[in-house]
Amino acid sequence: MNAGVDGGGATPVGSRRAARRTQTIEEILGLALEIMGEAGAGSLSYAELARRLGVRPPSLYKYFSSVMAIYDELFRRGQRAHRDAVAAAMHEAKPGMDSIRAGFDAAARWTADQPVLAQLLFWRPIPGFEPSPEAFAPSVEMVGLFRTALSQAVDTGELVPAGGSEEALSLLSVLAAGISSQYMANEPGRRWKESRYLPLGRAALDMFQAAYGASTSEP
Amino acid sequence: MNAGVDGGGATPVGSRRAARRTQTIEEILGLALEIMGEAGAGSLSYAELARRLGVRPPSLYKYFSSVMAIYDELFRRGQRAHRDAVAAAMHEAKPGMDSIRAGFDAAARWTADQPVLAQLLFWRPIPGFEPSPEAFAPSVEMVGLFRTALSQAVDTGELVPAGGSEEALSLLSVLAAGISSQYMANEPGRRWKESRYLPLGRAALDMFQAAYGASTSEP
DNA sequence: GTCTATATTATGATAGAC
DNA sequence: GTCTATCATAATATAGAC
Repeated sequence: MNAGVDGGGATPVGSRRAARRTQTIEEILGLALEIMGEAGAGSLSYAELARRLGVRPPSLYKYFSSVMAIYDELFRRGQRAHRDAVAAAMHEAKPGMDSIRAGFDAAARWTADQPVLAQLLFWRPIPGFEPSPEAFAPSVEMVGLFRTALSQAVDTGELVPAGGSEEALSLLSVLAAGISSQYMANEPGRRWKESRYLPLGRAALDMFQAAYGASTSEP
Repeated sequence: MNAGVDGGGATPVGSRRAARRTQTIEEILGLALEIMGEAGAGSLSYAELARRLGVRPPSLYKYFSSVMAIYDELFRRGQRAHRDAVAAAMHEAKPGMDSIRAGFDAAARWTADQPVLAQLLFWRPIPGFEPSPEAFAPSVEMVGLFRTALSQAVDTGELVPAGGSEEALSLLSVLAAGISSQYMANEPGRRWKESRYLPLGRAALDMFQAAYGASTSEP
């Protein structure tokens, strides 16, 4: 599951050297994000990475077999973190529209908090990089969460039956992508709490509910 | 207005040498798009450009003062072309919602037809590149077109007064960005006529009208 | 695991001959 | 306007000593 050269999952019990290795890997990934944040997602290099880690470039090959392997690991972790953030928010809220709103908010907030990872996940800024198929699994799971929540919102009477359709689900994705995309393009660096896209995300869901909501009077 | 080294606007009357120069510039920009399409928007280089043009890299400096100047010119032209496509579609249609739908459609279609330029305009895939401020003017103009059309839709009674608000305008932008963004990320290369985002764009505007439309019964 | 040394390849940019 | 020659810099990656 892990990318590149690093040897497998959890630290073997009692192995200090493996712990140290894990620590170095974490440090490398952190520095990678730092570099990408400063000079653009596509500007990661072993040379700069080694410079900041205080080693020579060849040493990095002991941890990752190529620059692409680092991108892949960041992508994999990013997808998981994004899904976890959304899932946690949805789980805390009441099933149905509350859960959808919470998840929608959390997705946008995560994007704002992790602009570099968001760029890597949702745009495709690196020419040669194609994430491994398994790395997409969390994204699929997350769509499933929203599908379930929409279905629940229909069951509770918050939405008309059409709200449980795949089209409604797709429109929800479009709204989420639109909010994130506009934020990243127009207000990168702006704090999410002060961004105009925070209230606009709410307004977007109001629009969604105006279209699919069962509150007033639909046939 | 023109980027880089190329000397000013239209071809002076009767100057063959200027015409040839213009032709070369066009060829360079075309090849630049070709390269960016094949290897990613951020992978443009004088070396590859010269290779394809059949000259040596230093010769290119007679036409553009740097690689960034090429990006800037492409950005400038892209913004204009995008605005023109949208404006033409809106102008042909009946003022109000028809015009908005036509413009919305045209924007998405243009994005699908010009994926490389769209990436350059709407995402920021090139680390060091910051487009010149004047290059944004067409984008501002285009938002103005939609603002006017929304206002007309309110006047004709197609939309409730809130449909003329800046919030409604922003939501329209969010929808447009969402459609384009999802298309580019999930179905790059797919023909627009066969893309699932073509009908989804229509559905998005249906949702917009369900929220702001005055057809049924709003206070 | 880290280093030096090296191979290979690429880049942007400039000087100056023609 | 195009070229050769050149400078300066950077990149990924491997071999092999320690």
